[in-house]
Amino acid sequence: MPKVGVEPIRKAALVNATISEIGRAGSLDVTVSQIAKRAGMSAALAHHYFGDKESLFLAAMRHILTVYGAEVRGGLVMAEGPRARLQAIVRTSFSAMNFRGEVVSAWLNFYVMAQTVPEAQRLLGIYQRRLRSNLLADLRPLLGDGAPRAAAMLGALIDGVYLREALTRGQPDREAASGLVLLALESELARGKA
Amino acid sequence: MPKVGVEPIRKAALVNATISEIGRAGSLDVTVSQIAKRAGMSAALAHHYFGDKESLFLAAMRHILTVYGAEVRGGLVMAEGPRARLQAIVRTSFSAMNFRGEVVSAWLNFYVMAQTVPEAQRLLGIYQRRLRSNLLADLRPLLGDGAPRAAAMLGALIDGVYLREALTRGQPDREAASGLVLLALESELARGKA
Amino acid sequence: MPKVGVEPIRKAALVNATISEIGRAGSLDVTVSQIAKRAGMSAALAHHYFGDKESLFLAAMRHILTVYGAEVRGGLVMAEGPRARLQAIVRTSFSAMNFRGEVVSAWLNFYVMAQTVPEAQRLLGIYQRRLRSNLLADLRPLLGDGAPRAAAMLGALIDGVYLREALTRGQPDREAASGLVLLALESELARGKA
Amino acid sequence: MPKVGVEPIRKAALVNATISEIGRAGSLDVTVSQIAKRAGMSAALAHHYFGDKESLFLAAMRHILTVYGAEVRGGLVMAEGPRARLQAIVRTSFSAMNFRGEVVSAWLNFYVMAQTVPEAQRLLGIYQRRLRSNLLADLRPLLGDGAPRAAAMLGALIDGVYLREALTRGQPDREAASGLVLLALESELARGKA
DNA sequence: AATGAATGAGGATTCATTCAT
DNA sequence: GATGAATGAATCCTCATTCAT
Repeated sequence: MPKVGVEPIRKAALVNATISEIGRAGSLDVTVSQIAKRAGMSAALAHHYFGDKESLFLAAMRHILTVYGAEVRGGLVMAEGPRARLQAIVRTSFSAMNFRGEVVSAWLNFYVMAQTVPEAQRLLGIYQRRLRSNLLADLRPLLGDGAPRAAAMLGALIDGVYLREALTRGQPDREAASGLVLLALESELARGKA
Repeated sequence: MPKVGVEPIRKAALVNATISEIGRAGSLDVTVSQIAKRAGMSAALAHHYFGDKESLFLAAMRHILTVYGAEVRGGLVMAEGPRARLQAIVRTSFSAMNFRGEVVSAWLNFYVMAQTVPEAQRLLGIYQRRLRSNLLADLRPLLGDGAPRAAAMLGALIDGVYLREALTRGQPDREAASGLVLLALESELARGKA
Repeated sequence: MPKVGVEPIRKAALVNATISEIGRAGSLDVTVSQIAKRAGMSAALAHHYFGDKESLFLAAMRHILTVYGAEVRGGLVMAEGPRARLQAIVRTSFSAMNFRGEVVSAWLNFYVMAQTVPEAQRLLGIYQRRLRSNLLADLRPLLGDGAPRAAAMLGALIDGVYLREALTRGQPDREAASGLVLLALESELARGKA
Repeated sequence: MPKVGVEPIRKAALVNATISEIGRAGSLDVTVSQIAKRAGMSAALAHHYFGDKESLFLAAMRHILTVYGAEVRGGLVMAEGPRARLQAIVRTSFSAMNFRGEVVSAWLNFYVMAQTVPEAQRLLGIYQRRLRSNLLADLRPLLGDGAPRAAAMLGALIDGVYLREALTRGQPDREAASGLVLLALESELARGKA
C-alpha cells in the first residue's frame, strides 16, 4: 500500500481552492492568501508547493481541462454511432460539472490569461484541438469533406454559448444551451445530406 | 463657431489610450499612469476627468459599443432584403475595426468586468439584446417561428468565433470568421425552408 | 462714499466658509476646494486672495478672536462694578456666538495649529493674555494679591469647560457652562474675603 | 517559560513610536512610514499588525489612558483620607509622565480625533467619567450635595490647565499646574464648609 | 512540513498650488 | 478679477514573495 504523501493532497486542495476563489471573485483578482486560507493553509505553504501564483493558476486550468477531458471520454463510452457520439460531446460540454458557476468563471478568466501567459495559451490550444478532433472524427463519416467546416463551426458555437451563459449571472440553463448546439448540429447534418 | 472645450478632447484621448493599453497588456492590469502617459497627460488629470479607474474602463467599453452600433447601422443602409441585411450584420461583427487587436482584447476583458461590475454587465446586455433584435428582425420573414432560435444560435456563434479569433494571437482571419458564420446562416435558412 | 472693492467681500466669504467647513468636518482636514466651493468661488481664487491654505486658516482664527474680543468689550459696557464685569466676561466666553458648533470646532483645531504654526501660537497667546488682563483688572479690587492666581485659575477653567463642551457632540449647554465658572468665581471671592 | 510572541513587542513599539511621532510633529499629520521607521520596521508591517492608521492612533490613545489610569490607582494606594486622595488625583494628572511633551501633544490631538472618530470619543468619555467618579467619591464625604458640582468644576479645571500647558511650548510647569488646581480645591472645600 | 514575520514594490487617489487665458 | 486646466508630490494600503525557525 503506497504511502500517500501529503504533497498531492495539499496541491489538490490548493487547486480546488483556487477555482473556488476565482468563482467567488468573478475575476483573477484573487490573492494567494485568500486561496491558501480557503485551502486551510498558510500562503507561504502555497508558494512552497507551487513556486508562484501563476503556476497555481495554471495548475487550476490544467485540472479543469483534465476533468473535462475525462468526462468527454466517459460520455463517449456509451454512445453508439457518430451522431450519438457527437451529441455526447455536446452534452458533456454543458455538463453540470462544467456549468458550476466557479468553473464557468474560471474558464472566462483563463481566456484572459491566455492573452498574456504562453502556457495558458498552449493549454487552451490543446483543449481546442482536442475538441476539434473529437468532433471531426464523428463528423467525417456523416459529412465527408464538409466535416472540417462543421467542426470549426460547432466548436466555436459551443464556446459562444458557454460564454453567454457565463455572462448571465443566475443559474445557467444547461438544457437550453445544449439544445441550441444540438439543433445547429442537425442543421449541419441535414444540409450535408442535401 | 463653437469653442470646443478641452474636456471632451481629453476624455476622448483617455478613452482611446485606455483601449490601446488594454490591447497592449492583453488584460485589465493596466495602471492609470500608463493610460494617462499614453494620452499625454498626468495620472491626476485622468482622475480629474473620470473620477476613478473603473469609470474610465466603462467609458472605453461604451465607446467600443457605440462605434460597433454605428458600424452596424451603417452596414444596414446599403443592404437590400433580409438575407443581405443578415450578411451585413455578420460582416460588421468581424469588421476590420472590430478586429483590431486592441479592440478584441478590450472585448475579452470587458467580459471579465461584466462578472463583477454591474454597469459593465448592463452594457454587455444592451449589446446582446441589440444584436439579437437585429438578427430577429430579418430572420423572422425568412424563418417565421424558427427565427428566435436561429437568432440565439447566430448570436452565440458570432461571439464564439470572435472569442476564438481573440485567442489566436497573430492576425485574425476576418474572411474565415465571417465565412463560418455566413455558412451557418445558410444552413439555418436551408433547414427553415425544408 | 468709498467704493467698496470686491476683495474684502471675497475674503470675508472665504473666512466664513473656512470656519463653516472646519465645523462640518470637525477637523482641519478640509480642502481648499471645499472651502472655495462653499464661498462660491474657485479654489484658484482662494489662493489668489490668501496665498496659501495656512494663511486662510490664520485669517479665520483672527476673525474668531476679533469677534470674541468685540463681544467682550460690548458686554463690559453695561456692567457696573468689578463683580458684574467679571460675570460679563464669563458669560461672553460662553455666548451663543462662541458656542456655535462650528466656532467650537474651529477653536479646538486652532489649539492644534498652535503647536505647529508660530503665528497661530502668537494669536492664541494674545487671546490668553487679553483674557487674563481683563480678569485681573476686576479681580484686583476684590482679591488684591490673590488676584493673579484667581485669574489664572478662572482662565484655565473657562478653557477647560469650553473644551469639554466642544467634545460633547450635541447641543452644548451654555447655562451649565457659565454657571460652573460663575460659581467657581464665587468660591474664589468668598475665599478671598475670608 | 512562556515564549513571548513577537507580536505584542511589535505592537508596543508601534504604539510608542506613534506617540513619539505625534509629539514630534505636534499634530496628527504623521505618516505611517514615519511611525514605522521610528519603530524600526516597515510600513507594511505596521499595517499588518494594526490594519489601518486609525486603529494605530486609537491603540496609542488607549495606551495613554491605560497608563494614566494605572498611575492614578497607584497614587491612591498611599493616600489616606479624602483630601489626600483628591490631592493625589490632581497630582497624578500633572505627573511627569503625563507632562512629557509627546504625551501632552498626543492628548491634544486625541481631542481632535474625538470629534470625528466615534471610538476616540468613546475612549475620551471613559476617561472623563472615570476622573469624575474618582473625584466624586472623595468629594462626597467632604461636600455632600455640593460634590457633583465641585467634581465637574475640578475635572474641567484639570483639563483646562493641562490644555494651557500643552500650548505653552517649552517645559511645562508641573508644580504651578497642580498648585493651581489644588488651591481651587481648597476654595471649594472652604466654601463647602461655610 | 509548515508558518509567522517581514518587506519592497507598486498603484489608486487626493490635493495644494501654479498658470495661461 | 476669475477660472479651468494641469501636475508633482505625497500617502495609505495591498500583496506576492522570501526567510528563519
